[in-house]
Amino acid sequence: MGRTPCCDKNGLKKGPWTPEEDQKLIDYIQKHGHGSWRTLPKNAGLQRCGKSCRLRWTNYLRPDIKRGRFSFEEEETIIQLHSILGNKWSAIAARLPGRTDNEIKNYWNTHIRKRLLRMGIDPVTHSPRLDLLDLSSLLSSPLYNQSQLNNVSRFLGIQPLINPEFLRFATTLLSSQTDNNNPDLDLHLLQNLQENNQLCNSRVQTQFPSFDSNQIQNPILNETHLLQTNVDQFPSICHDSQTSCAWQDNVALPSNLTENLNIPMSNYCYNNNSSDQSLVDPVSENSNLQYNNCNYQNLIFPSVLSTPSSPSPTALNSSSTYINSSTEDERDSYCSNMLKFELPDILDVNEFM
DNA sequence: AAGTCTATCAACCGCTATTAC
DNA sequence: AGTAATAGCGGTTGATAGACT
Repeated sequence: MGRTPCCDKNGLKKGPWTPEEDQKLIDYIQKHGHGSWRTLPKNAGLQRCGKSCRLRWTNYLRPDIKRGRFSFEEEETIIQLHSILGNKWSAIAARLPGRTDNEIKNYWNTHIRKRLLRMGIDPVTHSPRLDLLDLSSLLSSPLYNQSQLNNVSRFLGIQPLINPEFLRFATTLLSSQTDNNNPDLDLHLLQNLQENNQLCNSRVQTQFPSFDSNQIQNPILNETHLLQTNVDQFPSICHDSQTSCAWQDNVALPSNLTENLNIPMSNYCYNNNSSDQSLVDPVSENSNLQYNNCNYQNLIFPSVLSTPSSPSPTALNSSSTYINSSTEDERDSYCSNMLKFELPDILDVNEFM
C-alpha cells in the first residue's frame, strides 16, 4: 500500500496564486492560525492542496517576509554560509531573518553562483576553479623562465600554502607534459612548488609548535570543526593594516601566527582600502596567480565589510548597516573585492600581466 | 514588428525527517 | 516498535518579462 497523498489532487488548482486566493489564505491564518495544513484549504475555501498553501504562506505571504533586493551584507552572509553549509538553504535562511530558503536558493542560482563562476570560483567548493587555471599559458608566459622563476619562488615562499589538490593537479598536468617542450622546466617548477610547500610547513610548525588547527572554533555554528592538521589545509591568514580580518577576534589563533605570517587571506579577502576598490576579475585580468589555493571551507570569516567587528550573521537584522548599492556592476565589483588577494609588495604583479 | 533567447523566480515534485498514534 | 500523516527540504520546472536580433 502506497502512502496516501497529502491531499486529493482531483480538482485542485495549481499554478500561480491569485490575489483573491492570497487574501483568503491570509485572512484564514490570521484568524485561526494555519493549524493542520491538510485541512486548511477546505476550511479556508481554497481549491488548493495543503502543501501548496503552506508553501505560499511560508515563501510569500508571511508577514515577516522581507522583499526586495538582497543587501551586500546578506549576499556576503549567504556566500560565507554556503561555503560551510553547502546547499542547506533552510539553514542559511535561518541566519537571514525575513528571507526564505526558496528565495535564497533562487538568488544563489541566478546571481551569486553565476558571478562566482564568472570569476573563476567554483561555487560548490568556493575554491578557484582548477579547470580555469590555465597552467599551459602560465608555463609559456614570460613568467616562466629561469630568472622570473625566482620571483615565483619568493612569492611562494611567502604564500606557499599550496593546496595538496593543486599540487596533485600540477603533478598530473606536468607529468603529462614532460613529453613535450620543456620537461626540465616543468620539473623545476613542480619541485619549486613542492619545496616551498614543505618549507612553509616546517616554518609554521617551527614557529607555532603549539598551534592546533583542530581547535579552530566556528563562530557561526558554534561548534568545533575538525580540520586537517596538515598545515596545507590551514586557511591562509590575512594580516594587513588595511584589511581587517575579524575572524581573528573569533577564532582562537595564536596572535603571533597572524603577525608573523604575512599571508593573504583565502579566497574571500576583503580589501577595505576605500581608495582601492578597483575591479580585479581573476579570470579576465588573467591574474590567476593571485589565488590562494588554501582550503578553508570549514571556516567562516565573520566580518567581511568595512567594520572589523561587524555583527555576526545571527545579529543580521534591519538595524544592520547595509550597503544597498543596486547595480550588478557594483555587486560584481564588490564580489571581486571579496576575491581580491593582498599580494606582498615583494611580488611585482605587473610582471605577470 | 515579430521572433528568439535569456534571466528570473514562484511553484511544484519527490524525497526524507519528524511527529502522533 | 511500527506505521501513517504531516512538515520540511532541496532540486527542478515552467511562466513570464525583458533583451536582443
